[in-house]
This record gives sequence, C-alpha cells and structure tokens, in this order.
Amino acid sequence: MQSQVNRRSARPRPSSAVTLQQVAQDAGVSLATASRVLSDSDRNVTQELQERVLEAAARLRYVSNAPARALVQSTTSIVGLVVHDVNDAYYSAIAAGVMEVARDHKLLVMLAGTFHEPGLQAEYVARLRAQRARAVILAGSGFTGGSPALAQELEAFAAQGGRVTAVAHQGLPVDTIVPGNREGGRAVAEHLAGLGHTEIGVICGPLALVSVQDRLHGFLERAAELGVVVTEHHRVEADFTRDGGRAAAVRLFRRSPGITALFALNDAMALGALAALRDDLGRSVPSDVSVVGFDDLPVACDVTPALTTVRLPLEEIGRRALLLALGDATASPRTLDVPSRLVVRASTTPPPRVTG
Amino acid sequence: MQSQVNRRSARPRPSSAVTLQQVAQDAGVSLATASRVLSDSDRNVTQELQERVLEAAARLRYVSNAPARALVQSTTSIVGLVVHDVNDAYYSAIAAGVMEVARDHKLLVMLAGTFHEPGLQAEYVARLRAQRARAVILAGSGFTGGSPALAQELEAFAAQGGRVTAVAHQGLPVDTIVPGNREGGRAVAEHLAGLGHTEIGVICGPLALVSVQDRLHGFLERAAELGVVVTEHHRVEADFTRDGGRAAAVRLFRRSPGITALFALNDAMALGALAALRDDLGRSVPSDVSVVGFDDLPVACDVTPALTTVRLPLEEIGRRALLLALGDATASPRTLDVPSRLVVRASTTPPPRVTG
DNA sequence: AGCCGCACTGAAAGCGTTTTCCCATTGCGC
DNA sequence: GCGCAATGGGAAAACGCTTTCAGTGCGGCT
Repeated sequence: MQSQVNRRSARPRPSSAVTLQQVAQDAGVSLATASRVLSDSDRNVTQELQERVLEAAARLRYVSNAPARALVQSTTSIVGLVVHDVNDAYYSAIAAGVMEVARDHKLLVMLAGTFHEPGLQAEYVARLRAQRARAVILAGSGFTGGSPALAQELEAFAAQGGRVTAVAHQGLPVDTIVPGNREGGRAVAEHLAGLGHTEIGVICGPLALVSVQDRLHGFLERAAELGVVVTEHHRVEADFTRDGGRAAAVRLFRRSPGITALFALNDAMALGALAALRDDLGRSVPSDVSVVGFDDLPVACDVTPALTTVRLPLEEIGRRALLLALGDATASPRTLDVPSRLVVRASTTPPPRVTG
Repeated sequence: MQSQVNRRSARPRPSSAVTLQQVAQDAGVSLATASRVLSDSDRNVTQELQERVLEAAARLRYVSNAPARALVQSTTSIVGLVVHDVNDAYYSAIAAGVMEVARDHKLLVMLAGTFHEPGLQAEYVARLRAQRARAVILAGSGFTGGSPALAQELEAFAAQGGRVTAVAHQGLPVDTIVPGNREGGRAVAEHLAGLGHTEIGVICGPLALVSVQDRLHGFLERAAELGVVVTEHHRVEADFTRDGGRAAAVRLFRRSPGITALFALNDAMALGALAALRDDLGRSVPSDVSVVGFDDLPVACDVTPALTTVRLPLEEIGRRALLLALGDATASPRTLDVPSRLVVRASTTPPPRVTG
C-alpha cells in the first residue's frame, strides 16, 4: 500500500480545507441549503436551519472556496492594479486611492509591478485576464504610439467582460484618466517666465512616456508663447528617478552653466536635481537657481527649500480610476480630466541679477 | 421567449471567454491533449498535435481560467501582502522586495491595506484563505499581546496548507522576521549619549505596536546603562505619521523646553518633528536640537539637515519574507533576524553649550 | 373534504480545468 | 511472427461551489 508515493514532489497536500459539504453535514442540511445561507442568495431559508448552518460554519471556521465560486459565477472580486514601480511615491499615492475604493466595495487588489519593463504590462493584463479579474487599472503612464500587444490584451480582456481604466495613456479604447499634465507644464512656464527667467533647463523623464511628453509640450508651448525659448540644448533626458534627476542636472549645468531655473518633470527628479545643485554643483536654491518639480509628492514640502511643484491629486486619481472601472459599462470608453494646480513654495524666485 | 430577463441586474454576462474546449476543437484534438500541451504536464504530446494546439491557442488568444485551475489543483499562484498603510514609504519598500521575488517566481501579489484598523488584519487573512493564497506576508507590525482572532485565522490558513511570514510580530506560530528594532534603539541611545546629550525626548508611535515597543525599550535600556534617564515626562505617544510627529514635537517642547535631542521612532515622525522645530518652535537643527529617526527611508537624506537615522533594509526584508514563506515548510516556524545599522548624518551634533 | 398554490428543502447539473484510467498503436526482443 | 512494454490519445471523473428543477408538506380556499 505504498502507492501514496508520487513522482511529482509538488503534489497538492491533503488540503484539509473545510468544504461547504462538511458544513452542510455538520448542520444536518443539504449542500444547497448551506449554500443558500452562506452565499447571499435570494432564496429564503427558515430561521432554524439558517442558525444551524451559521453555527456549523463558524465552528469549522469555514470560508468559501473563492476559485470554486469564481468558476461557477464566472466573475471574481479581484481588481488588478498595474504600476511601473511599487516603491515610487507617485504610485503609492494612486494605489492608496484604489485601495480605499476597493475596501469600500469589498474588492481585492492584485498589484503588478512592471519594473519599468514595457513588455510586462501586456503580460500582466493577460495574467489578470486569466484570473478573471473584474477590472484592471493601468496606473503607469503609457508609451507614445502605444503598444499593440497591450491593446490586444486589453481587447481580449474587455471581450470577456473585464473593465479597464488607464491613467495617462493614449489611443487605448478604454476608460482613460487624463491628468492635467499639459496644463501643469503650461503653469510652470508661466510661473518661471513671470519671475523673469529666460534661460531655463528642463530635466525630462523617458520621452517615450505619454506623461513626460504632455508635461514637456505644455511647458514648451506656453514658454514659447511668452517669448522664452528652450532649445534642445537646455533639455536632457534621464530615468524618471531621483538618481536620474541628479545625473541629469549635473550634465545640464556642465553644458549650460548660465541656467537660472530648472524644471524637472517629476518630483523625484527634482529631488535629485536639488541634491546635485547642493552637493555636486555648489549652487544654492533658489538664490542661484530656481527649481520646479511635478506631482507634489508629500516629500516636496519637507525638503529645503520647499519645492515649487505641480500638484496632481494622486489619491483622487486612484479613486476615480477604480470608480470609473466599476461604473456603467455601456458608457465606456470615457475620458476623465483631472486638473493639476501649481503650488508655489520656496524653491523659486526671480533670477539673480547679473552683476558685473 | 423573453425569459432571458432576470431579476438580478448583476447577472453574469455572456462571458465569451475562450475555453480550453474551444481550443481543442479548433485544433482538432481532445480536451485532454490540449490541456497537456498548455499546462506543463509531464505527459508527452507529439510534435504535430502540440503545434496545432499552440497555434489554436494563440489564434484564439486563449488564457486558461485560473479559478478553474485553482479548483482542481487546490492551490494558486497568489500570495497576499498585508500592510497597514499603502501610502507609507516603509511599506512601499517592503512591498518592492516582495514584488521582486514574486516576479521571479511568477506569483501574483494581492495587496491588502488595513488602514490602521487592527481588526482588518484577521479579516484579510480570512479572505486570502478563501482565495487559496499560497502564502501571506504580514508586513505591518503586530500588536503587543497579539490578536486571538488573527492567530486563529492564521492557524486555519496554515491548516489548509498556506504559508505565513510575519514581520515584527510576537507570539505567532509562523515564520517571523525580527528587524533589529531593539538594537537600533540601543544604537541611537549610544550615539546621543556619546554626543553628550542628557535631556532627550522620545516621540513614540502607538505603544501597542511591537516595533514601537522594541525600538523604545532598546533605547531606554541602553540609555539607562549609560546613565541617561528618560522619564515618562520626556516621552510622548502619537500617530506613526508625519502629522503625528509634528504634533508630538510641539507638545513635547511645550512641556520640556530644555530638551536637546529628539528621537522619533520612525522617519515619518522625525520629518514631522523637523517641520515642527523649524516652523512651529523656531529651533534650528542640529544646533539647538539634534533629531534622530528610524527606518532610513529614502527621504531621510533629502531633508535639511540630512537625518541621522537607523537603517532597516526594508526591501531585503520584503524579499526574505516571501522567500521564507516559499521555503521549506517543515522547517517552519523559523525566526530570522535582520540587523539594523545607525546612519549618522547632519541632524545630530553635541548639545549646545549652556551659555550664561 | 379535496384541491390548489405557496414556501421551503434537496438532488443534480454544470462551471473549466487537470488528471486518472483505459484503449489503440507502435517498437522491441525473443 | 508473437507477446509485451512503452507510448500517446481520448473519455470521464473530480475539484467545490451556485443554481435550476423537482419534490414535499402545509394552509387556505371552495
């Protein structure tokens, strides 16, 4: 009787999970009745049986098998959240908003991090489709030109009834949240030009990102309108991170030492730029150089000087994203604009007078 | 023939998801064969049929129904991650580590946020048990005395084959990661006493948290050994957040203006204290007051002055937590110590000389 | 008193997989 | 050339649940 032994070591264990059958038996009712009591069915069960079932379930610590349930109902209470970098305050904030709505709707959130690998986005959507997730939120900015693989996956996902909300994506046939990136960029241009800056450096994230493009073009557009020209020479591209910002700032100032204001396309880069100006370049902010960021991460008001930046209501974006996905499917695809707002703090002043 | 109409509006849609059956049909093979090709079975299928199946699957954009798969295999590729606050850099960092290992093992991560409600921890474990998650990581510190409800849930979860790793919990019969909270506290005491501080204020998070207790007691213990007594009067409890830290600092200095050093039990609170000292209390750091934090969040080196703090390798903790849960079940429960390390930066100096 | 209809329970079907069991075919050694 | 093991394919069972369908007991009506 040694036939228990099996060639596959990863054999599923006895899996002594309590089943509904056992609860029913314990309560002395049929499987159907137990199910009716424990799943919120619309059928009635007499008070007495109901109590017996509830009691048995509690005693056995029964929780229903979600996969089995999902199988028969062909839907789950799972929503997917796809971000580029889990350890980035931008996504944490969005995630917090998503989690809040998820909690209120008793949904579970599956978090997927692409680690900045573009291809993984489509792969995760496929996996979430396999999970029969109810909705997917693409929080990470899309790539300009879009990704055919991603679009196809989303189509397949939608075809099986899944809902999708994308944040800062382009050309996807899904509900989309459009953060005020362009207007934010414009506001920064206006602010810096208004202060009298004429030689402005811009530290960009990957130009392939939709949000980078929007922020940059909003800025350039408005700057040009106000007579401030920012040549390619004053722009530099780097990773959308603190380190990227730091390196970029060094490069930029080495190339164009006359810059009096710096616009980093997100706060993380601005932080890096601040560090570079302080530690590597020996310039003081704002008296030598003004610095502006984007996002208004919580940290923006903890640095010295406090960072002038563009506030994006990230938690709100997260909330709206999930609510959009949970809302009326027939109205889809919709577009929701979320405005941004310039927050002026201590890191920007008029440019230093040229002495001499 | 109008019987399609149903009283339940939330009727599952036609759900035109592609099934394995359809793939098999399309490929002209049996269900079993299709399954053998697409799930990595140990049975062989001839080259030709294999190709036919693969082709059909690709054409139909088939992805297997994860719930159905989970049902028959009675296991999933889901791991749960339970944190207190998604939008807290401490948890983001741990989450990043977890996600990394999850990606390498092709696991999906379910993120659950308790929003600081102690009861939700047990509830989420129950829901993850219902999902038949393979493992659960309790990243949020436990409560002293433990929670019977949580312990019971974990027991039930373990009974059905689930693995659990807890970070900074006490008395749970599961794999546990013990961050160097106590030694970190000791190191801070040594550092501040070594600098000559004798009147030290401590800003605590909720004393019910295990990590708060550990940090505090390590500190008090070592301080006492070195002849520095920190009375209750110099300690204050508040929310484990920036705002909590700010309010606490104000309260503390109003009460005891002679304090020359401040130990905040995490970086978030230290940031708040820094803000309070600067904006509310008009004291400068470090010349009037030294400040120490705990965790070494990335922001610690971006504030001015850069924050002296205790580094906890949070990503590493996340990685180890998941690896522990994925490792040998028979060795469980194990305990893994993760050391901390004092990082001295600009926010601490010897106390000001008493003039006059 | 007999019948209808109501309210509830229980048996069974079915969800989409994996896996077992059985069968047909092949290749091999004798 | 024949039996036997090995190989690969298909039918069917099983996973745990929800839901339909049939059945049973009961009260109210004529």
